[in-house]
Amino acid sequence: MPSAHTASKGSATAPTTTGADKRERILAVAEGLFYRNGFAGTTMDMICSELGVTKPYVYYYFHNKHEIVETLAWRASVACLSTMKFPADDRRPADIKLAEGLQRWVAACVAHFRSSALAFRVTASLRPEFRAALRTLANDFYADLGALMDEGRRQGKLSFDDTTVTAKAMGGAVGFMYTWYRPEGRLPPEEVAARLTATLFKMIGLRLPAARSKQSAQARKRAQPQRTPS
Amino acid sequence: MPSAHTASKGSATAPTTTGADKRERILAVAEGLFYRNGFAGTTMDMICSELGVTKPYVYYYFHNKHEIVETLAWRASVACLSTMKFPADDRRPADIKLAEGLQRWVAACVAHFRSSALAFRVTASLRPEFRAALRTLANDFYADLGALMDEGRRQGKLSFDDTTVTAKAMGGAVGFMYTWYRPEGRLPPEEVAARLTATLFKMIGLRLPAARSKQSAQARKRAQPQRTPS
DNA sequence: AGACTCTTCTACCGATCAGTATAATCGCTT
DNA sequence: AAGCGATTATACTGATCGGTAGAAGAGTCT
Repeated sequence: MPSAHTASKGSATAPTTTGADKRERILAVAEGLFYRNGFAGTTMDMICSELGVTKPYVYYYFHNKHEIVETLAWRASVACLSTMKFPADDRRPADIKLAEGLQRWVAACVAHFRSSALAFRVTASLRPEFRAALRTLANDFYADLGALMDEGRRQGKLSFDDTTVTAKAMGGAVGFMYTWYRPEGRLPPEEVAARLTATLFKMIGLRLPAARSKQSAQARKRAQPQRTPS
Repeated sequence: MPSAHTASKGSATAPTTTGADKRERILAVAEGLFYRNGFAGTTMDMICSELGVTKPYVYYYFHNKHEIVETLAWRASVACLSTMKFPADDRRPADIKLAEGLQRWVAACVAHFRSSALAFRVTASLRPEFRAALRTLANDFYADLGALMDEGRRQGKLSFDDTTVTAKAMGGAVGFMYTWYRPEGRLPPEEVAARLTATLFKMIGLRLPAARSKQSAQARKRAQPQRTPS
């Protein structure tokens, strides 16, 4: 048990109401359990016993079980689904941006593979308002993605048939990673990301010579504390 | 309430132990509810009230809640994951077979979109033995798929990089359909299937002139009663 | 030291829900 | 015209699990 029990203030993280590091530990344990057992399949007692504490401990840091999933799902979803956003003054051609966005997307999903699928897997267990917020996030993402795809195609840089179906197919290719990706698998994470990205490029006829060599390293974001909505 | 309560024998379906049509009605209702609310989010009372019956009715036809999901998941999984099998004496080239297999696969997943994802979504709620059986099914499928892909590539008919990653990406593209496909959506089912199939073709560099015109109609299987394992 | 606050525990409640014991009913055969 | 097997309902149980009341530690400030 590391101390660092400086209460309330003091950490480098956002000024949350209480000790942020303990919250994080709870989240980390819960993430693993939710990933392995699903939301309904994970009891608060499981979380507690894996943490070596009792329920009031957890309930001191979280209002209820839902707040835990929602925090996890929100973080991962934001990380994965904001990768297709570019500054308004970014004047690079669509295919270049798209290539970068896809790389970031895949990298984020690899990094958050345990929670990135939470949004799909436990939909039924989430509060309707929260579901709606996730939907908005996803809709925006697909809107951005589709726009870049269309623009790139208009400029003759890309080739694919149906924008929506192709975009959803890519979403599936990436989103399903949680079913097969294992950090300790035969390929290192960056390599999985690179190969999956290459597959995505192929789906839209994107040809980019130097795309594989340089894996954007700063895409590994350090999960800045995101507030869950409502 | 339609009569046709000819007991035990008499229906055109397989000789199950009891009235097969009532079983089917239960399954149909349960499928919709599981799809909308998930397994844990669906109570037996929900199923009963939507059927307009009481619990002993349902428990007369099914031993327990798990038997219902497992029946649904098994049917859909078998339908979707046996599409890459070909008779041993089928001597056609790999790319032709693969094209046919992919078409069948997508068609099956469209037809069973409500239950096809059950295998992924509710994993934690399934009996371990049943999970193992599903895993075997999936492993076999990916083995067949990968073999055809490799062979096609060896013959210069296909082009892709990593077999496994590409195969999994295709699996995701198809398996994620349940998150976005709606039967009453803008495109008719066959059209969705055709466009998704085209995307899959693209992922492996499969070029097949007449691929889009003829949608294998017999792929709509009438869900012959499959026994669940163990 | 003693009061005050933040943190954690022991021990419990209340609700939900899968599943069942038991009996009523219904259609058919004799 | 009663009896029999198959089916369906009423009314309950037992267990699980999210969540809580209330108090006991433990650090801190004066």
